[in-house]
Amino acid sequence: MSDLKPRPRTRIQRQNRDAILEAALEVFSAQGFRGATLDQIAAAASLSKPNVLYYFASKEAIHLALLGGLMDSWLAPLRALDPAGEPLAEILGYVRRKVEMSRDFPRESRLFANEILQGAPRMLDAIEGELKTLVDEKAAVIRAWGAAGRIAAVDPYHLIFSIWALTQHYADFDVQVRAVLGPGHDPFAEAGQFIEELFTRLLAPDARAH
Amino acid sequence: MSDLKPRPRTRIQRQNRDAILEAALEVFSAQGFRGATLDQIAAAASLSKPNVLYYFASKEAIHLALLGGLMDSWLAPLRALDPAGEPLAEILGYVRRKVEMSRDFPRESRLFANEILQGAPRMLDAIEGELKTLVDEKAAVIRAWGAAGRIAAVDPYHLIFSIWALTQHYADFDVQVRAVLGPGHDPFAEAGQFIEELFTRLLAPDARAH
DNA sequence: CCTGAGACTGACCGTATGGTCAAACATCAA
DNA sequence: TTGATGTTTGACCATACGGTCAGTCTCAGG
Repeated sequence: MSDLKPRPRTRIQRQNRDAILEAALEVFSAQGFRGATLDQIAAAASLSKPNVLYYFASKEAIHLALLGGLMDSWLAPLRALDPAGEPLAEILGYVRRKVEMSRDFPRESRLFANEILQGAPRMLDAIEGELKTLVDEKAAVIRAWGAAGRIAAVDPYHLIFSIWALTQHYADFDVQVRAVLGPGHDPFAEAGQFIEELFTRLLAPDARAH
Repeated sequence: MSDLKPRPRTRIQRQNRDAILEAALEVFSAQGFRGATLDQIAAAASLSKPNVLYYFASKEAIHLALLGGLMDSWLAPLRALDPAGEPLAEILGYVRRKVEMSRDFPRESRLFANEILQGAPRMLDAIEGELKTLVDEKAAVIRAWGAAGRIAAVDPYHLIFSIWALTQHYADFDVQVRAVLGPGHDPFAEAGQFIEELFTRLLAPDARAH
């Protein structure tokens, strides 16, 4: 039952697979799937093109390997939202984790964005399955918090969407943000503060829903 | 001095140019620049490939024609924000216009998103010029409103970014939003309500900045 | 009905790109 | 040293794609 997914065995295999995935992340996230070429990936990984294809069956296989690893780490911050915790602190904690992910893994965010933009041809299953399930679960928790008056009663789905939108925007539209702000700014630090304040005011339990 | 930009003269030229741009918008927004092919565009426009190239010098020229027309219509909603108006109403009006744009022109939004994701290679000038200028101008207006206590004093740049992020998210990540919500929803209608409420609570002048 | 500018097309070209393969090379246990 | 296994590569292939061109067709104005 072990070794179902045959892991790379030798040291060289592990090294080269990692180098290829790292290079592919760089290239795919910047150029999109069709925009990226095997030559670019090979060059970025300091390998020859045939050698890249020795480790991965095809360009598509590399892309799938990246996307496969992505969904889990993407869901982790939401998964960590604790139904037993203090509502506002839990949601703000989620926000902070998402801001940190955008800051620390912008390439992954852009890879994801590229995929969804093209209609998620290789991720729809994961989105309709894993992701929807988790969101449904956490949305129920947030709704209960609202019903209990512990936070303002807002639509939990759109609350989650808005957290995604705001945090990922700073990774995906990085060039635009920096171009508009000009030099001398730390977009992610400012964004973190702004977004936390935004949700604090939105969710303050004394705010009455109409 | 007239006719600097030679407009299409004949009826056929106007028709076919429009058909090509419409088809190209469809294809570019769904596939990105490199993902799109002239054959796809030609097929979508019901023209032969050489005929498409009879109207536009190259694939790039079609793309540029689309992007060129885009920036103006993209800035219009912000441009309409009136410094002499009632602050909260002005900002909520801007929000509503952006939501409507996402709802009515999702392909344009995705075309824009694709471009920025790839580092805005063909739009950086417009972003650092036109767009930054306009944002600087309106940010000053909003900052003045905050300083005067007519709305909460929040960072105007990140306020604008957050409006962009929230509204465009529903166009750009449409498939994800619909997949998570499931059937029986009108994402844009719900988003409009949610986002307006969010900014209303954020900007309520009685909310004290710390 | 002519005619010429405008509109259109099939056939073609050069290059880029994903992928293959046979052979060479490296590594290491026996 | 040797053989076996794992690794690497240059040369090559088929296709897709952006773009060209010579020539044909269309149609509005005279």
